[in-house]
Amino acid sequence: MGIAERKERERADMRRRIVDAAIKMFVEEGYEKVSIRNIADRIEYSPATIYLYYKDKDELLYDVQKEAFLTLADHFARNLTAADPLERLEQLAWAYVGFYRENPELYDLMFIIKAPMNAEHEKEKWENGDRAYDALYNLVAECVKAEKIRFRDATVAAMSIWAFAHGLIALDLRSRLKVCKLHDNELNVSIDDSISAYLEVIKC
Amino acid sequence: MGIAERKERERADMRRRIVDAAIKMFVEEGYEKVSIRNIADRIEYSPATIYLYYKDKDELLYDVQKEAFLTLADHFARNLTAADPLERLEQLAWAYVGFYRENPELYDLMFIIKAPMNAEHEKEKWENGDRAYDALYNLVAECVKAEKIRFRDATVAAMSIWAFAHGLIALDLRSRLKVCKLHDNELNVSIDDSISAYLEVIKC
DNA sequence: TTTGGAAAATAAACACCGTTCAGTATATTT
DNA sequence: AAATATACTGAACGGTGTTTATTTTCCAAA
Repeated sequence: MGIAERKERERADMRRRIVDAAIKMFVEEGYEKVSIRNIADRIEYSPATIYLYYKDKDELLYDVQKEAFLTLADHFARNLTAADPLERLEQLAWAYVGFYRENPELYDLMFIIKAPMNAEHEKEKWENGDRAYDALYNLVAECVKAEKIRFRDATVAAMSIWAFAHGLIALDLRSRLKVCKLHDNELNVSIDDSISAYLEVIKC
Repeated sequence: MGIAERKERERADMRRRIVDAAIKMFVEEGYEKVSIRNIADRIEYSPATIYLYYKDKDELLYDVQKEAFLTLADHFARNLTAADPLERLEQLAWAYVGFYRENPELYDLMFIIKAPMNAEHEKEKWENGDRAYDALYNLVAECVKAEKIRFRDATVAAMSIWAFAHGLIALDLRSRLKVCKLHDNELNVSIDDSISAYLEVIKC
């Protein structure tokens, strides 16, 4: 009886169609400007249909985040090539900011937007971010162990490094960095300079 | 002719009433859950009346931000007491995170929420944040000049330090830090540890 | 092959939202 | 007292996320 399987497949396909449309539209127009009705229009279904596949907008955003984290993981995989842990940590930092520059809207909905931390899955754990953090933590722990960076505790070190990169990006994304007195278009330069300076500062 | 003056005064009073109600409600229920209609209810006026005093919700939020920055300035004034610049920089860091802990919802609408960067005032400058940043910059510049911190460039240093503190706070506010493996309620401790560690790391 | 029932899709509605506008009530000037 | 300017509001517009009752489509047994 292959019908049940086909139904299941069709259900998965439909969720794919919805998520794909959502991602494209979020990236194109920004999360806040895209409504369930817009997404429904795009895939040529009624808005109510989306609710047969996702219980609410939060659950949909959760799946979109999942997709975005795959993109991030891929980005890391392509850029973390060095053998030396400190070198790899530097590559990680640059890859992180590079991902943001290529996908600012994705970064926003992964790390800054309030939703969907209300969603069922999110109450206690944060599976989507979990793996990415593990990669950072392990790398940082290696650096701490080898005394390559001026941190004693790996947890504190990982948290700090992430916070620093995230802070720069979050301020940039909300145009807060423009208060820093800069000529012309030095903003990107200064972000890069800040990261360079930070990496120098934390080195042993 | 005191009528014009009285009218002007009444207009200012009304704006105050609106802003005061807005702040209270934003703090109590969170910015996103408070509508113009709610605010109007609270001050016992019609929603349309608010639009006689503020052209849109963005402009209202701008005034709320202005108020929040006064609170922040006051918080700094009460905590930045040391004569030594490095010591004062440390006080600044702790005061910044202290302000966040006392007013998380205010912090959110000052630095994280997307609006009201669309508002007229915000196109080029960011007056509200400007002064606070100046205070940070001048202090950091002093530290750089006196070679108290391991940064060469004051702009990069100020940006970095702000980004670090903001990053920690922003991640905490979105519950992203819970991926860091911690027992029980070590989160606040770890944030404090991260700041302590950071301050140690940047010292000369 | 037709029919009955399950499954999928939808139209329409609900309760909100930010915002605008026509119209009313109040205050000021003439 | 009449005319005018000011302050305010009820109702509406076009949008939102979401739910419900209804219709359409599909599959299995008679």
